[in-house]
Amino acid sequence: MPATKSAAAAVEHTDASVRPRRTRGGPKGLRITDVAAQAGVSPITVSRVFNNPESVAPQTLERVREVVQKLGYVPNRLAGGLSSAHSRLIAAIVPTIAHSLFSETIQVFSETMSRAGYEVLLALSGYSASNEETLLDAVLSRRPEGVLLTGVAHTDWLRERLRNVGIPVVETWETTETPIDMLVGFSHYEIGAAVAGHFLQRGARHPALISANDERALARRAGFRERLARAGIHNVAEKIVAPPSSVEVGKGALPDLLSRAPDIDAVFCGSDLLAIGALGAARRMGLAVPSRLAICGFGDLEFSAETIPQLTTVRVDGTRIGLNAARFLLDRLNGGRSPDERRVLDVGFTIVARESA
Amino acid sequence: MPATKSAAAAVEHTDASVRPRRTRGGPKGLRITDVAAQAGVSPITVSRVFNNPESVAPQTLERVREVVQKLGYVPNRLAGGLSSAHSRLIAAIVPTIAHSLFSETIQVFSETMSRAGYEVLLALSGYSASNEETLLDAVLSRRPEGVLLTGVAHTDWLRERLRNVGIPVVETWETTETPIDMLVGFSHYEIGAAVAGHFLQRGARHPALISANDERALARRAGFRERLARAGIHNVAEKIVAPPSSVEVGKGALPDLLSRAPDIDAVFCGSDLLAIGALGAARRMGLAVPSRLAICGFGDLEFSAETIPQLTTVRVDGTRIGLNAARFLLDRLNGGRSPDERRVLDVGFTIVARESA
DNA sequence: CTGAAAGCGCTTACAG
DNA sequence: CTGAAAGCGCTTACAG
Repeated sequence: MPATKSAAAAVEHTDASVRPRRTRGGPKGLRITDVAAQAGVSPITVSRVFNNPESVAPQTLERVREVVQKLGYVPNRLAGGLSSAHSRLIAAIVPTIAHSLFSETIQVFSETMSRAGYEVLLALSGYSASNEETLLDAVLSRRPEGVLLTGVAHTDWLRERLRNVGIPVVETWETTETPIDMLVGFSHYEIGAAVAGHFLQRGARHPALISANDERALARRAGFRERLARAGIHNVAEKIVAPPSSVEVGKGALPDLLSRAPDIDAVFCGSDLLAIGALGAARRMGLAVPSRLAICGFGDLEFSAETIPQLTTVRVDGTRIGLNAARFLLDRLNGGRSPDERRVLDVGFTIVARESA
Repeated sequence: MPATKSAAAAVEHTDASVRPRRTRGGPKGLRITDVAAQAGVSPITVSRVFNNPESVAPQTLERVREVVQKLGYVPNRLAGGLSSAHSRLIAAIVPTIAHSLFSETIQVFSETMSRAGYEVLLALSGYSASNEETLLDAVLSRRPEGVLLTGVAHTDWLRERLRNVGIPVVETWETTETPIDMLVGFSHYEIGAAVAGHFLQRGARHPALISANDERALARRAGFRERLARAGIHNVAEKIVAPPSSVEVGKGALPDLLSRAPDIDAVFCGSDLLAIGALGAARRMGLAVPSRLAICGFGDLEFSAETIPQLTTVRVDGTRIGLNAARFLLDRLNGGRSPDERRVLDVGFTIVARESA
């Protein structure tokens, strides 16, 4: 009976004659049989202690748990998952978590899934669709039981593959009429339109745009331009920048915009970082913000609205997205909801502007 | 020969007579044998196409890849990992990724590991040691090949368990004389001392502290206080707050501090969020920053130094930590470095203060 | 360059 | 409440 890991190693050596050409795990690693032997029960009972403790007699339970404790046994979920077809793994595919509101979503999502006994496999796709496809396969090879996706702009290939796998999927941070499965998000188009409306209401005549060229930013751009078009404004100066956006990029974009369109009086930036950069550039150029030039960001990285009263921003509750995405998945995983029930939640947004702005 | 997933399901049914009491995976899921049959090779060859393509004849390689493509086969890494004892999984245990510089570290770490063929299992521990222990076991059950840890303040239990498992470990964001294995970080104590030095040099006579009570913040506090003590300042007003820190918490902390110690002329805050909140409170109370009250944060969330020139902050390169942590692990995993080679990297820090401050 | 046999460490589906 | 047998889908270590 192995009482320690080194003793277990000795057992392995003894067994070597029985298993001719394999010492694969090597001397490392306790197995369920080590615990079973030590506790005087079968491996099945040990398995039940972990996965279905109510079905085990109290004394047995306690004895097994003592042995587990003593040996420091940690079940191998690769084996468990393979055998049970339940990996207890959830995949989250996100463009980036650095300097981004997605980090809030992933934070809450991960905490919630973790509490429910799942682990989160994090896949960062950048902003490339091909990357997302590669990552999806890497991630599917772990046989996750659910997937969180960022955005709704996925290739047909990806949508098809995900549908074939048949696991619950939540798309987040965006809306669409045709979700792959479930959805928790808000309309970027409506945000763009709302910011345009806000600018118009403030009396802006020449609104402009600094936007990244990712799908969501471009949806905001569309809403922005179309709302302005309805107001008769068709010439909207714009600067499209490549992600990731940063303060530096924003700082460079504004002068460029102004050189081409000196009379702009409002700028909608694709992110708060861009807006902060634009604000810095405006200061340097002696343009009063917001009186001469209104600047609106996107994201409200908590301190933006708080600390930079000149800026307007759009607040989105990333936390609420993460929480509800987790709930949607868990409801499905726990069998409480049918796969045919397509759930969609629009969490909305808020434009945050100081009175003075 | 199954040519589609539904065809594969039919094969499962046919096999049902051979495998009496099991239909576990159910009709889902292509197996390596499906690909092998279709391509007219053995499963071993298919396995090689994925794991060791150079050892396969070019035509065979192509034929198998075509079938893989056509069927949409994705290998099952639960099975692969179990069989090979290589999970290709790396665990990252971090207190939080929301509003935090850790997100930068995880971003770069994850990208780097992903490029090397590993996936990252993300575990968010909050700031509790017991939570960290629970998470470690959850994570170890996946048999990761390496672990990234935040900080060096772990329980003996955790350090012991990690050592027993024998996989490479990198501790990050801190230094210690006794790392579990490898380390990429910087000295929080030195930062505290350096900020104290900075305040003293500016002529501060009554520096104060607003700090969270997590290990790293307390180390900065120790350095801060001891440097001040060497300058003969022993009464340092302080406000200890519970994580997570936020602008709101900082805004509440400063008035509290001032009510107890009205003559303070400098405050070192545990994070930029706290500093921003303190700045807001100072403004509201009519205290000029930094002339009447200097405020220093920690973290430099990119825009802090950029957009709030009144604040001083401490810049730490989270990106560099993530990159080097990944490199350390990969060097070990690729066998290029011996487990006995204890690698430690101090990435240092920078105090960022405007001339005017 | 390719394959048959055995095994990785669990859990399922029964039976008792 | 407990256990013997079989199998989950791969890969290793040989042999050829």
